[in-house]
Amino acid sequence: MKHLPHKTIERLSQYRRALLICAAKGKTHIFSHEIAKIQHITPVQVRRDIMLIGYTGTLRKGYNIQELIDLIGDIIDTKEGLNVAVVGIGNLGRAMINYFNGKRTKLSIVAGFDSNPDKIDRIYSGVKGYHIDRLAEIIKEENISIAIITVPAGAAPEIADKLVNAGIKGILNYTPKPVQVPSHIYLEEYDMITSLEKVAFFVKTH
Amino acid sequence: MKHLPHKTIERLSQYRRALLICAAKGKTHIFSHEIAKIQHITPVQVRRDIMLIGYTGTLRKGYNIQELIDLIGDIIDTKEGLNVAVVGIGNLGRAMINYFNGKRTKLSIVAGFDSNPDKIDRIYSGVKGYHIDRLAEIIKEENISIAIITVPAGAAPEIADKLVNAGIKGILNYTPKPVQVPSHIYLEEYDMITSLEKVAFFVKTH
DNA sequence: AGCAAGTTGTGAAATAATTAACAATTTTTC
DNA sequence: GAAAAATTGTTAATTATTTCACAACTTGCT
Ligand SMILES: NC(=O)c1ccc[n+]([C@@H]2O[C@H](COP(=O)([O-])OP(=O)(O)OC[C@H]3O[C@@H](n4cnc5c(N)ncnc54)[C@H](O)[C@@H]3O)[C@@H](O)[C@H]2O)c1
Ligand SMILES: NC(=O)c1ccc[n+]([C@@H]2O[C@H](COP(=O)([O-])OP(=O)(O)OC[C@H]3O[C@@H](n4cnc5c(N)ncnc54)[C@H](O)[C@@H]3O)[C@@H](O)[C@H]2O)c1
Repeated sequence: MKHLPHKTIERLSQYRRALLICAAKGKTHIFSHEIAKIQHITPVQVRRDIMLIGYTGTLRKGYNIQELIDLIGDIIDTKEGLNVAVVGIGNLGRAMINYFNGKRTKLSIVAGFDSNPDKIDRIYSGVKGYHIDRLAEIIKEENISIAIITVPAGAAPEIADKLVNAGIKGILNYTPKPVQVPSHIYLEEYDMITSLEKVAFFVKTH
Repeated sequence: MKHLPHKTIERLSQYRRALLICAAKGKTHIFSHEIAKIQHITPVQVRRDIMLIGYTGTLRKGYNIQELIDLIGDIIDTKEGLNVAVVGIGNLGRAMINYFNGKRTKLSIVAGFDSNPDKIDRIYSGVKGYHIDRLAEIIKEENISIAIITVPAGAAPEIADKLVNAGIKGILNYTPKPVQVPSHIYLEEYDMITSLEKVAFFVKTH
């Protein structure tokens, strides 16, 4: 398979989530326009994404839901799964650990880190809290490749550095403060305020 | 001003956040490549965005930080500000209310809603919790135009319907369940798992 | 003053993402 | 069993976004 557009990767993840729900309801096939409706996009886009991953449906029957789920899994999951850490066991960090818990995917949150002694050596929804000083140690020990940063914004750059030194491969930064990492590390940043301001802008102009 | 690209709107919000920090440090001017470094983008892109909003910097001095902050405000803020509600006062909802509190922007969270009686008539970081049955009433009363959905995924579609009926203008859905709304309502959906899976994909393939 | 270095602003080119259009085929209907 | 309706797969066209390339100008330096 060639190169998949970033946007396609995002949508595949979303398709899979929707497909899992359909599968759970006992549905076996789905049409491109049904997926499109759920995701607020056009049927052509769905078909194109599916074409890009080399799957083909059946004319007038649609796509086999389970096959598509499995194929998307082959593309975006790793076989053995990846381990994830949450750095900053505050409101957001705990909310995320809790949210993840029970979702069976190939991604598992296996550790939390915090600098506050009160937060460590406790279990949060099945995930143990460690002191931030043990970051490198635990990352190696638990084979963690992705970290989610949920410390206060001011601490984010320092935490990013520590993660880089500890050999992390990907970072998801939920802090409003952008961090700098070497280019071989995949970095994704998200801040709610940007999303809210965007909604506000379109509310204003529409 | 013509039509601003969606991506530009997002970046303007981010620029402003970075600029506010710079201003707080006493900096008065900034170069395109400095902004670019912070945001992990190219200087040309910064200059182009700024060009699109009709601002011009000074050759070899860069952009006046305060002027740029104000201009971005003119574009993405409304004069009187907009009121926001959080629906679902759980872990994520409370984390968000708490996060917002104290950030002085033109967006204020003015109400929370929940179906659990234990959650209502309490104050969360300055925001009052109301019973979900009072949604329409309070939305009108408090002139709320944007809602953030943080209820359990299963309840999201029903909540979206209620919001639409109550006359909301924009919705930010943090639930993994996509909701359907009429096209005149601006809808933005975000799910952390998609972001994480995207990071995982790029970690895997790089 | 004259030159070098730095920086903005922008038209044009390139790249990325979406949409249109339609042939090919299957199923349903009568 | 012929016609109509539905649906996929894909090329081509379109639209959106980013990057290139460079002219224009400012500042600092000698
Ligand atoms: N709460 C939200 O909804 C929300 C939304 C978007 C972004 N954010 C951002 O996420 C971050 C966390 O938000 P929160 O509401 O969970 O804050 P919080 O204060 O509840 O949690 C922060 C946690 O990080 C820990 N911490 C502080 N310094 C640390 C360090 N150097 N190393 C390790 N741990 C450290 C603290 O002990 C605390 O447990 C903030 O940057 C916030 O801006 C929050
Ligand atoms: N926690 C996270 O980090 C995170 C991240 C991404 C998405 N999400 C999603 O956000 C949502 C909330 O997550 P959470 O961790 O806060 O869950 P939560 O269970 O802590 O909170 C949900 C809240 O919604 C209330 N509620 C339930 N039904 C309601 C209804 N019909 N009307 C009004 N209120 C109702 C509950 O009483 C509860 O207070 C979930 O859909 C979750 O998938 C959470």
